[in-house]
Amino acid sequence: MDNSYLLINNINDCMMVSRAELNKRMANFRREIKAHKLALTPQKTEIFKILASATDHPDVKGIYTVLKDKFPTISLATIYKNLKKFSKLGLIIEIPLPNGATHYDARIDIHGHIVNTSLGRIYDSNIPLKIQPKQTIMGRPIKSVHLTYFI
Amino acid sequence: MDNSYLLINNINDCMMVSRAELNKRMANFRREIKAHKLALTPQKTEIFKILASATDHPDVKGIYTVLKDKFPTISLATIYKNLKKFSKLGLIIEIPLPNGATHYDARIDIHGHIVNTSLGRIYDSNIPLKIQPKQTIMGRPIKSVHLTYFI
DNA sequence: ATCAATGCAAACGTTTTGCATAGGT
DNA sequence: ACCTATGCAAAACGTTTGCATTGAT
Repeated sequence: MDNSYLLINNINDCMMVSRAELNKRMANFRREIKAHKLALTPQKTEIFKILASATDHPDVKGIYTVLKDKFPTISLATIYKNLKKFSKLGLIIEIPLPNGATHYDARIDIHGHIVNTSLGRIYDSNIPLKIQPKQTIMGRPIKSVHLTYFI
Repeated sequence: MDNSYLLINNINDCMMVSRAELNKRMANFRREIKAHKLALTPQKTEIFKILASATDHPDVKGIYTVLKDKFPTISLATIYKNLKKFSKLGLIIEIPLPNGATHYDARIDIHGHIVNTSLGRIYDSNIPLKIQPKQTIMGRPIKSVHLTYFI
């Protein structure tokens, strides 16, 4: 019985995050942080903003490099700790790769990733996905769906 | 335009690998190893056989624990080196996880994985997937497709 | 005989942790 | 004032590498 289809279309190479989308992400971020009574520090905000405005799915080193300008003393530990929190709050998605560091994505609607292993680049794939008929598996809600194409 | 569907069906909890399927995997394994002029050592064979007969997607430590009986001096390095080779030959799939070690799967047809993060368990999902209309992305062939549900 | 594989130890890169200080609410 | 966050250093963890020896072909 073959009633499932996965159509690959609309690969997004160099998309940009629109001003409207960025604002939406930042507002959502602030709301969630406050809802969980966490401190809205400049570091937290800037770490999230980098991800929220990025389409290249940076890893911790990439974020660190950008942040050193604004926060010369920022540490990797701070970035790791915050990303873990964001992930638990569902604000970002972790993309673990077979070779090397985990990458991160602030786009949280269900979408695919295209991993070019030789270049070490990750692209978004605008595949509209429907999860049907279940929203739960084995009685548990689906936290996130990761679809990755290795090319 | 919403022309893509992902139907979630047939979750496989405690499937077993049939004798026939295991034989097929082992034959394919030996053929590929010989085709690439690699040495068919007992360690190589047993490492692959563990994966080929498993449905629980073990990590390196899991494989190591099982192998210590048969090869008391086997090292993690040997397992890592062989798994990397198997992966490059397309004999197995690497499943990197957000927290902790990479897991491995000798089932290489396109299928989904269900990761129960709180239990640390990985199940196969028998979702029949068709990749249409493309078999390439950005001019490159698709090496592998990973579909993971985090629950 | 040749070339690859093993096993050990050391090195490496990524991520986490402990703790004192600083800072947000 | 309280409680969380930061930043530093150290530790932990997973994985890779170098190398001498062993083993498969």
